[in-house]
Amino acid sequence: MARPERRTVRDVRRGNRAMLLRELYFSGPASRNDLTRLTGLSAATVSTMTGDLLGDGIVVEAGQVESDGGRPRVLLRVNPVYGFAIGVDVAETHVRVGLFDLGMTELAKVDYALRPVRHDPELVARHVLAGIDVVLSDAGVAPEQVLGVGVGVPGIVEPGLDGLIHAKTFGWDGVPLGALLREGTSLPLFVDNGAKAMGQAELWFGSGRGASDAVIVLLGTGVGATIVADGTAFRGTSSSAGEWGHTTIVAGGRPCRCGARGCLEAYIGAEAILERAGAPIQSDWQEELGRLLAERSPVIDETVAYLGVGLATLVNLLNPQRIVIGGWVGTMLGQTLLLDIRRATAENALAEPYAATSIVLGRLGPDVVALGAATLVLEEFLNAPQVARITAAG
Amino acid sequence: MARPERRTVRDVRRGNRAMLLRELYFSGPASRNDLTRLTGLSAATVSTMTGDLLGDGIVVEAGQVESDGGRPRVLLRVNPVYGFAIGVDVAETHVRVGLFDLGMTELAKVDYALRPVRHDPELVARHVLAGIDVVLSDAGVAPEQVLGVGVGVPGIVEPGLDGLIHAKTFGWDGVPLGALLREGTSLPLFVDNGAKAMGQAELWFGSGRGASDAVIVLLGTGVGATIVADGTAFRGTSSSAGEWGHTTIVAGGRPCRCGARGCLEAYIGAEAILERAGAPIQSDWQEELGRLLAERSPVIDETVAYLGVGLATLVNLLNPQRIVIGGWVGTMLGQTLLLDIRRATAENALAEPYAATSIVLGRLGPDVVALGAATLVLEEFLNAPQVARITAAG
DNA sequence: CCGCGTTAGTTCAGGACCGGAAACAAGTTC
DNA sequence: GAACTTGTTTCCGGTCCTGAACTAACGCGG
Repeated sequence: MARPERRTVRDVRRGNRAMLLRELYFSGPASRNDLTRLTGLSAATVSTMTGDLLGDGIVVEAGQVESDGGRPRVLLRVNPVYGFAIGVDVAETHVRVGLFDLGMTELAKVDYALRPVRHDPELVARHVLAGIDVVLSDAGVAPEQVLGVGVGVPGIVEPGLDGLIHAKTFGWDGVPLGALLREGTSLPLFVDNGAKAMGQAELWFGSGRGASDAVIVLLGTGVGATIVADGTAFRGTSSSAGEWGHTTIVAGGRPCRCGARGCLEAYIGAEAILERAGAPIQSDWQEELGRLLAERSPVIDETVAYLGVGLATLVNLLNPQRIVIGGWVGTMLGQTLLLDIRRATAENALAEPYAATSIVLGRLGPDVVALGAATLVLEEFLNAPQVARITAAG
Repeated sequence: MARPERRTVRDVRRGNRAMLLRELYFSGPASRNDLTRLTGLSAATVSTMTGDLLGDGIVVEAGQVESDGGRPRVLLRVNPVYGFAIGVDVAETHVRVGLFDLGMTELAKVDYALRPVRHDPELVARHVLAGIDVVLSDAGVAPEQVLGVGVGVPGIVEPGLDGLIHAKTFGWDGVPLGALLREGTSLPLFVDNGAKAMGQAELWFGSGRGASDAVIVLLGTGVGATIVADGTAFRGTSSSAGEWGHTTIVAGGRPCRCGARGCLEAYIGAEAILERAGAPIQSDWQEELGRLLAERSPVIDETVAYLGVGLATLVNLLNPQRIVIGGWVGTMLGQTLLLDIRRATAENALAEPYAATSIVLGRLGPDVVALGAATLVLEEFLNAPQVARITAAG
């Protein structure tokens, strides 16, 4: 209602510059001429703007295109080594830190194992800070060249400077990871939920590319979703939107670790699947699920049916253009059973919205939280390159 | 991802003008000085802009405020009779047409009864067109003064010029109501789902005011929801987002008229409630529900429990700041049982998002579809006053 | 009743921006 | 090598917002 908050003529420049940069980033190398078409800006504007960007080193030339009777086009692209982004994946069993260039190529990474027992926030913070130093020196990148650090963590991240984290299953309740990290580094920080970071990766570089209304669902030990509205991750009022796993699909059904009953996660979470199949608790989950799939256990069919119910809820409620299925359970199920999943969804969804939705598999595999976290930095950079640069310095 | 699409310096003006107008509309009469604070614009800009708006007749003076030692403030407000909006409610049993000024005061209205049996699209269109003529002549308003006509209809409205409507229960499948109406009038048309129109009214003038992330749920014969993200109704990729009623809450449960099983509507839709209570089919539903409530039938408790499950899904998935309960069933239940509804929701929702959500009753009563439809026109007007004007002329 | 202080609102010059047109650049083709 | 074609840059005009100077309208104290 009180949404549009623009102000001065200067914002126009920033907006157009961001648009041009985005276009250049995603539509690969392009000539100035292409850019006028892609952005809708005049040739004059594109010229001055690319001039600036070239001067700043954000954009570089990338060869020429043979002409067919006229002056050849000079191709431009975003300079992948103009700056770098660090992505951090804080998970149950490890802390992983990766260094990426702007093309999201991983230049270096380092892992620290975590005891699943208790997760000392200060230990995690130390790992992250050490990891940052390690990847930077490994790749020979100076801290001043880093545009920011994205951190994907379990649980709900409160918006705000401290990056307060609530994650019951992780043993964290109100841990100010952001503040802890800020004590050890002056790099700009972007803390977000790991599943959302992953969704971000899938949205920008995976099967979600180009969709403006999409849902990226994550099926693993936990069950979550990233809701994309209008091309951006939807966060809700306290940044916890997308808690799809605790949607009730059987009122009064199986108890869930969240305390309620009949949650989706209590049926299609990895643990729930294996439990329903009567698998031994201490087994290797991934292997066990593979066995169930291979023998086409009835439990799998049930799981697909429940998944269809859950997906139908998303289809009806959000009417997305695309649903991307990710996470290790999702990948395993989807690889053999995508058609069945679609059918199960169709059975439970309304015809019109179902027809508008395509259900596809994620492309990036389950191990992309760090990439997704780094993508948060990239997003900021593309939205306001110079601003990010300044913050990075300060 | 490819979201920001601004272009020229002229957009700045339009955006600021819209912002100023919104502020003026919702923050009541205000002086130019107040507006500089409210909008963040400079006094100079506010001065020239209000000058324009006064010249166009969009804004008028509204008295002065006593000074306390300086020049007195001149109050300004949006001119409620600068233009008018027509709102139309096409429902099962009637077509209602209302004429509103910009203050959303109803100046005239007219009703046409519809046989619930079959709904001839051409008949509906004739009623709407006749209704427009009637309310205009009743109130003595010329067609040139009308900024647009909002139409709330049952079912899903496809985006596009024709306003294609799909509404199984209404007997419409691909009816181009927009096109039919355009044959009889050149006024700008805004066709949307009736529940969404109602949600719009509640969002702008009812309990939803000021919320940027909210869900307005509609409990009546059908069950639906308007999802508000970032202050605007979220539509999804084919405008059918918000189909909350066909969310599955009991996998394999009661059959629903949509064809699936265990939908929310199959438990808390008016018909379902009465059926579960064993009420005679031909009874007066409203009266019957009143009786059940008065005697505190166990069916009511069940209904509240199911409603809690459905609301919890919204809380978890969308993390709204506010949930507004509307519709005639919602109003009746909520008036006596709001606390129970809240409790039932808390039992099924995650703690963090639940804590961030306030669940409140709608303020506007069930009969505001026409107002909501007119609000669509108002929204357009506030976003781009002059453009709306031009379209109105053409 | 007349300055003076105070607050509200207006006018104007200045700087930033975009688009259109013309100019310039760098090829191909005949 | 002249004519043509296409890509890119330069320049000018118009729009926009802001800061500062300026005008307007009022209360108050003498």
